[in-house]
Amino acid sequence: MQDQLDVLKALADETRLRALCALRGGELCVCQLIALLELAPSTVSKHLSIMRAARLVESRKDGRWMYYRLSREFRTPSTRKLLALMFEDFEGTARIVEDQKQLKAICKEGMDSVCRRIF
Amino acid sequence: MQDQLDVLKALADETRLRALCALRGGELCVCQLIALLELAPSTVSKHLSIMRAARLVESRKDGRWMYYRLSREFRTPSTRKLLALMFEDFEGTARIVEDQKQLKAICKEGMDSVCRRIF
DNA sequence: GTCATACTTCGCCATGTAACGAAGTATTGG
DNA sequence: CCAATACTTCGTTACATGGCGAAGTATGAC
Repeated sequence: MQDQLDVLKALADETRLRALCALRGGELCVCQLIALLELAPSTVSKHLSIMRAARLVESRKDGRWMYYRLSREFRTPSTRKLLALMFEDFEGTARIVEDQKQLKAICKEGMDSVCRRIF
Repeated sequence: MQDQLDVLKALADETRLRALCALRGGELCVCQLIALLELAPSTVSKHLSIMRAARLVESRKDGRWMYYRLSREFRTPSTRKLLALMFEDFEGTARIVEDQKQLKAICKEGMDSVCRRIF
């Protein structure tokens, strides 16, 4: 029960939902998520660790960069369906649409430039 | 977006999940939920008001008794699917099975007796 | 090795949330 | 009417959570 509860708690936060929606398009570097969410690096890192603890996301390190993506394997089989429902629900909300636009610009900018901006 | 977030926040609490699962079997009086959850009346009332605000449950008053049940009409169409998934997930967890057993006893006991016990 | 970069962890503060008991409200019984 | 019942709301307290900046860690560039 605690596992499922951890998933629900991880989902019950706007910032984390925005991050999850952003990851739908594929893996992102932490610096890109920081730029998108416009929060302190430490804050974003904390949110990501909460989602990783709930197995909603997984990370891989590539040199200096840490990439996060949606998990391929969830802790409970229904979690995939749960996320699918949520994405369906949030698709088209003002905030997410705005984020998608922002994210496009951030990806175009290049990670070196993004990092210089935010750190 | 706030509406969906309210739903997720309402779901991200063990006590409220237990109450929701209990309501799957049909409407229940507040005193029965108090007896099941073993919390102060004011605490249970608060939880119910949070779920009602998220439109997960609805209530009807019948004399001195207030009955709560799962909503027939949710705020977003996906909420029904969301709940179905959650129920599927929690079905069979130790806590919920224990609750089902307890609830049976509480229903058998009769509401007058339950109320005398808890107030 | 040394410095810069890209995070993560730690410590703190402000706000939010779950718990309670006491007081308030609505309904029934006498 | 008045008392009892079945909640609900209010006020308080303890703990959880989200935010930040500072310090710590791991990697790459020189």
